[in-house]
Amino acid sequence: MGKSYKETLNMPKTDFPMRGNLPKREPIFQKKWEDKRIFDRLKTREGDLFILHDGPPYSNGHIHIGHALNKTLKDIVVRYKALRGYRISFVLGWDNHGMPIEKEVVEKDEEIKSLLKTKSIKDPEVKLKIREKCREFAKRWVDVQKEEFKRLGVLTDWNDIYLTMDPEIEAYETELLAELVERGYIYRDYMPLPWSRESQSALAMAEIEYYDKVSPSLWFLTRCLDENFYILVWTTTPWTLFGNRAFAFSPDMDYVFLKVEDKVIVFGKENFNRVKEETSINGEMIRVENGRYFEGKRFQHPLFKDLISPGILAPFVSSEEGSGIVHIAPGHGKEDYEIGKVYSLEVFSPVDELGNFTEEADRQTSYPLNVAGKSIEEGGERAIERLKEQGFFVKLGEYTHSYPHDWRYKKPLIFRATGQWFLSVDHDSLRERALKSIKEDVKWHPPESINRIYASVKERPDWVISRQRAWGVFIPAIKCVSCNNEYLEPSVMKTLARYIKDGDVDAWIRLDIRKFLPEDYKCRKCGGVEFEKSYDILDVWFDSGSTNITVLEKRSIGWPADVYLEGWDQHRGWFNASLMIGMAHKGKPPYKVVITHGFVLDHLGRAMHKSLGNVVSPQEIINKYGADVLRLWAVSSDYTQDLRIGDEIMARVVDAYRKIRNTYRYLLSNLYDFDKPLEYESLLPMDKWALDRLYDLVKECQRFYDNYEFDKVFRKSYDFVVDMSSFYFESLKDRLYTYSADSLERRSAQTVLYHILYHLSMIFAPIIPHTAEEVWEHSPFKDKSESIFLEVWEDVPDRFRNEEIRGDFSLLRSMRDEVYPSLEVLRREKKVIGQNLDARIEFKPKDEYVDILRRYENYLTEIFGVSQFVITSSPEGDEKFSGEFGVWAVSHAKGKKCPRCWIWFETFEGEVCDKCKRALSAIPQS
RNA sequence: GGUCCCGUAGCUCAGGUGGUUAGAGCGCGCGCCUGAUAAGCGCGAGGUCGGAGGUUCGAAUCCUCCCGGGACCA
Repeated sequence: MGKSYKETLNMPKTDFPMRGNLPKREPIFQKKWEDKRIFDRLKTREGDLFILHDGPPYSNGHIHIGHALNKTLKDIVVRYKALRGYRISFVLGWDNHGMPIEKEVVEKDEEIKSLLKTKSIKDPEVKLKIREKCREFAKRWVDVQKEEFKRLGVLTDWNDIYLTMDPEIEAYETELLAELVERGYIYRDYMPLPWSRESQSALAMAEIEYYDKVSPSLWFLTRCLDENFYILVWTTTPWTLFGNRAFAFSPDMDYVFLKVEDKVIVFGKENFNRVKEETSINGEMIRVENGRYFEGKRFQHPLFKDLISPGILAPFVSSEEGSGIVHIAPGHGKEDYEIGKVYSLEVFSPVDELGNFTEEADRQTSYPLNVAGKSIEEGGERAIERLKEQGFFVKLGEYTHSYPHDWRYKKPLIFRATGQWFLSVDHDSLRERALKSIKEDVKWHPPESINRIYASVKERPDWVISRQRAWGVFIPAIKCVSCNNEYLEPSVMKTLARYIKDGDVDAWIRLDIRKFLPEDYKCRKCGGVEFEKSYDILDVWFDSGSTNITVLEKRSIGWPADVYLEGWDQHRGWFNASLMIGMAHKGKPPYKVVITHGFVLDHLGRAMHKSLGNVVSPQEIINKYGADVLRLWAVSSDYTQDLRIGDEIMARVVDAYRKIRNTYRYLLSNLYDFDKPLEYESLLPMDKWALDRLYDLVKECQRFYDNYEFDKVFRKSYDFVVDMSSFYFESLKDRLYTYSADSLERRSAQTVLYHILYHLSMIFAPIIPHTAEEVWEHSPFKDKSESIFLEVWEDVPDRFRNEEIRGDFSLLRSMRDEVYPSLEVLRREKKVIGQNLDARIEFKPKDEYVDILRRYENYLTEIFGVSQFVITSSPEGDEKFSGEFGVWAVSHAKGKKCPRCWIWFETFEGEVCDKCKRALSAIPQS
């Protein structure tokens, strides 16, 4: 019976599918953006320029979830700025040089492996081959990652990218280095660095991992030459005794003189108990002196009686371990080196690349131990023997401690001094200026992150920019054959840059050195005329740290960037390196805003490790749910903290996506016959209320976007969607479906849906761009662009604000919330109603609420979602209730039910209610 | 080992300067609807606020220690 009326209703209609089928369909939109060159148009349009400078990922594998998070956040920023009308620069980059790729190639490439059977890895010819292979390797992964980023939905010009191995960039980088040389930032020094015997190379911080190691624990004595006492010293590296140049005392500690049999032995007073326990040394305390007492005293070298090691003071000497007296070998330790500089100690490091002693180890003394050519282990044993011979040996034990290891070979490192190139962080007040700029010229998001960058700049040592490897940008130093002086000659560097720019990236290896030298060139030091090339390469942090120059400046994009956005580990990495180079070259930071995000952890909050089996790959998620769902995940929590991901978390995100998608579907399906919004003044009160909510939402979300608080955009918008769905959209159904198509009631509602659709599309477009584009294609907006991303988000009109209605509805909805549970009694216990439209409410408001109910009397059934709502002084019904707003009774609605709109009326003439009669008569007969 | 950050219902999060029975959305359970339908609506149950001390009349909110997790550094 009632079925026949369904045909007369304005039922929702749309082609926008309920299920997104994102894994399959997203690539269609990605192709559309590419085909229609959307980004090119954003890049070249009129508008203020917004530069997001992309931090380059390393091109040696598939992207992981952290990359996905990073690029998603960047894409959200870019798309939002695009919607706000900016001209966009967003050039994707890749970091290509460096150890991991070189190592992979050297170990796996057959051609290189066979080459290495006959030739040294230092042979220029081998270097050439390695570089060629590395370049191919890097290129391959750039292409892979590019596709993976595309699939994420990143909007950019895929033909306009930067690679740190681009010849042009390598050339500019070489020029930049030359400039820094000219300005005095670069110097060469001999310093101990963590050295891997296995890879025969110094290692960068990033190549070091710490593991527990069992080291010898050696206690020994040596003799003071100025007074009659011995000092007790502790070391875990006996082999470094060959490089001993001093003994350090703490200026803040007291030292005891202990009479032990025929000797007086000195060590830290606070160390007393532990020393006694570990070495069994005990005796009568005869004297105490502060550490300063020993500064300048002369001590016998522990191994060689013809050498003298002075007493010095060092702040790092502590009572926590050892004897309170530290053996100092400036060639074998960082702290030793630094304090050695203060006391002008020799940086002595008689160990070769393989970890064997050189002849210098023996040559320094008339009493050599003949360790030249022997390993450091063997040397260590000889040293202990010598201590015993001299009566200096006290005790040898074992000591387990966290110790640096080669991250690839997992073998302990040694400290060995080598010649390296440095960038002086304090030259020309660089550090000072950088610190000032961190505070004054850059905005950090979240604000606390300023502490990280500040500390990392404040504490960073001079930058070791050289690496003894093949795959990288050369530091084209020249070495005078006659005086052995190695130095950087800017004209040589600039000449090399020209060759590279012309495409010969290996010119430094391939060409004879005379090609780079001016005619009649003479050594700056000795006037020699014969030179050799040096093949050190630059630290990869110099590559990526200089992209603000080699890309932003040299490609005339603009400088500085508006935004850098990376994980918070980059405070010590890219943010730091970029800042140093930017400050040195341009005198200003290369960024205005720096945004940092946390790391992605598993559902239990643990870091992802292959060994734990808890690695979640972005490809997996995209194939299962789609990129939009992954992107929604990225904004579903606060990215400034670490983010978790897991099955349940994704299930919640999928739920949210469906709700959002269905909301779009509801909006679209009720706008199939609508494209002319009504004037605000003619709208119904509830519709004005909805616009006020929308106004608030849009303003808030734009503010959140401007502050890069995407999780708040998501949360607020999602709350809005949920609220609209359960209250507003629900109560709108009657007006939309049953009133005549062109009635004010229906058009008023559609006007609001139209505005909501527009702004909700804009709000979610940066986050779920594929869905937003799909919605846009189905939307009824006039003169719309062919892509939502070519639109400029129109402001929400101020007239949508309506505080009076907002206040009224807040009250009315509280009443509704109070009354609703009583309908449940009718439904569940009494079973007299099914849907709320079967119900009748008789309500006696408290005095202060009479007025508002009267004012909205005509809309109360709609607001309360029932057929009958009566304001009365004596409520009658099946069940009576009372609450904050008054007393009321609920019962089944009276009269008869209109078979068309299902609303109960106490009376109406004919088959359907009056409203439906009007609606039916408005339908043209066919 | 050092420094910094995090720890509120199953999940994601709110809870200015300490003050009534700790909130939201989702999920879950139950019910309704079948004219948004692999949708929509309603109701309900879930928390020793990581743990232990302490300050206070009173602490999820302040202090100390511990546990778990994360980052950076050595």
